[in-house]
Amino acid sequence: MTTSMKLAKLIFPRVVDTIDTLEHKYPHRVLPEGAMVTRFAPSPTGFLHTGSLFASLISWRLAQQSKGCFFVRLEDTDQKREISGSGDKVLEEMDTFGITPDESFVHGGAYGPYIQSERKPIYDIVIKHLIETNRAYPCFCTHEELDLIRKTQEALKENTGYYGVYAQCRNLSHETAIERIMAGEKYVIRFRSPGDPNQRVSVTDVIRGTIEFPENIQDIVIMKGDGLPTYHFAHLVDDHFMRTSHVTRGEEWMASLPIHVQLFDTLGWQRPIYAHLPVIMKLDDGKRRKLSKRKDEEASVRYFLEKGYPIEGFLEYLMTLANTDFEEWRLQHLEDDIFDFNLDFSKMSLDGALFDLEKINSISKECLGRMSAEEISKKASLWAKDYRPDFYEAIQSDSAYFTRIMAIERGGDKPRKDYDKYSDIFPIIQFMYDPYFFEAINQVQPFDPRYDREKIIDVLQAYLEKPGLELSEEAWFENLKALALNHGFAPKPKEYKKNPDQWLGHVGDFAEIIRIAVSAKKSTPNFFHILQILGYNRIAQRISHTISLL
RNA sequence: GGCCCGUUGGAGAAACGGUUAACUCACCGCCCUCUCAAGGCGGCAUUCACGGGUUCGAACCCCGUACGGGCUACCA
Repeated sequence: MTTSMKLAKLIFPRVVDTIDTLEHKYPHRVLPEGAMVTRFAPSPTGFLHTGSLFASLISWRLAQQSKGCFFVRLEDTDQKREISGSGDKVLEEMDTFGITPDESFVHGGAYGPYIQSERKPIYDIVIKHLIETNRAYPCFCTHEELDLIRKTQEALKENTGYYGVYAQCRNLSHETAIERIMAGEKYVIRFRSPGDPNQRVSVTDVIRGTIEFPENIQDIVIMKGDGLPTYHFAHLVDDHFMRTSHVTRGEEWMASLPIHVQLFDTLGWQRPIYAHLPVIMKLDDGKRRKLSKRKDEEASVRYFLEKGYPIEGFLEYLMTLANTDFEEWRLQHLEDDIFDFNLDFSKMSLDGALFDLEKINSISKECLGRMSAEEISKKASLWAKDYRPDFYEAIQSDSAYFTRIMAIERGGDKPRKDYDKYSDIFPIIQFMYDPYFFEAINQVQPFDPRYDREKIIDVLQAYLEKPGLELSEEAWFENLKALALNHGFAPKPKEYKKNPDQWLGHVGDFAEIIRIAVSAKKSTPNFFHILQILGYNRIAQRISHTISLL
């Protein structure tokens, strides 16, 4: 037995399996030609980040489009930062957006476990092999020693890190290492980098093309003091044995590419195809910066859920960021499912897109405008159930009534577009519910001061005598104009503008008096429909109540 | 500091060596209009961060500079 084998055995006394066992246990996936195996690998540090939703949407779609496989793996190797339960929460939130993995730590799958902390036996096998073959070694440097190394490097203006002459433990003999471990010294395992500082590696990224880097010369830590792997090493092992074909991740990982390809190459494993996605940015004080979970509420997907953005609209916005030609396609295919569009790496933008709330609003508005009355009623109700109990209660009191309200000028080529999000609905239509109307009208009657009490009553009573609810919308309006004329209001605003002195106002002013009396608001959706839905009795009731307040 | 990546109007962007530099959002103007929400029409980059070069011809190719971003942990 060689000394390196003795060392490996000392560190991993119970590991008997070999890399070959793993290769057999996790065979290549049998999938159709061109199928992509993608993944989303969140760390359980909180709620789903908007950027993560973006990345997972892309990965999920890519796998689906190609009849491949999309899985979610929990990267929980940093116990210090872990927030318990957040892994499940992330999966739940993805699920509300319809992004469902084929395999995950809750869905299961043949390439598990899908939680890194449970994969330690797998990492151990690979690390043991690396030590046996002298490509990894224990390092006994303490944090203080490492700190000192960094400081001297900084003082000397050299690159920081564990490499070359600074890699003190690299040349420790196996015997010494064995002795120090037996003596109970703490250690980590480092990868012995074969890199040459004068050589360059090229790596292909499907979005950015070929990138050249100096070779990695750092002896990076692959196993931490707590026995868990670092990200770099877990990426190597997991994406190899989980048979990931395309690694889609944020562009912040690009700089570690030299490390990752070195790892894959020295193990003789095929490199995955890399796709580094642009990071979503935000404009702050004139400067662009990454959306920050701590500072920006919109960095959390929850924010949009709470605000009541339609799921479909939010995904559609993300799709416009994902592929630059999506928007044009959408214009041609308004009725189609947004996922009939084929995502393509070549159409992904290279620099981080600014997150544009205005645009999300606009897309969401179009999206809500396109829904049928039944659909928007149902979805608004589901939203309200979670976030606006008073609204929910109002809807539930008579859901057919709510649907009638939502149906106003809906459908057809040019539907009304009153709402960006579900939370906009209630403020606009709550006057349709009696308790809200009476409360509002009791507080203030915003009538135009040009008209005195008598005039207002006069107008309201005149309308009550001839409401025209049974007429067509056109005829109803003709009736309104006639009433207006009888009371000294010009039937057309233009006529009033020509001779303002001849009139008390115009038909719009006349209608406003009725509108306020019936809704406590100066603006409503299509007034004719509103009146029809309220019905004569409630209109009369509201008007007489309003008069009693004057 | 070093190493990478990026830079077309306020925002997302098209263009693939030859176009009046698409389109969407925002903004502005006009029109339509009983309020509102819409809708219609038009405007908004004499120029593609800047400087040089290659070419008959450059937003597109090359070099340099500036600016922005990322990484530079026993975090991911």
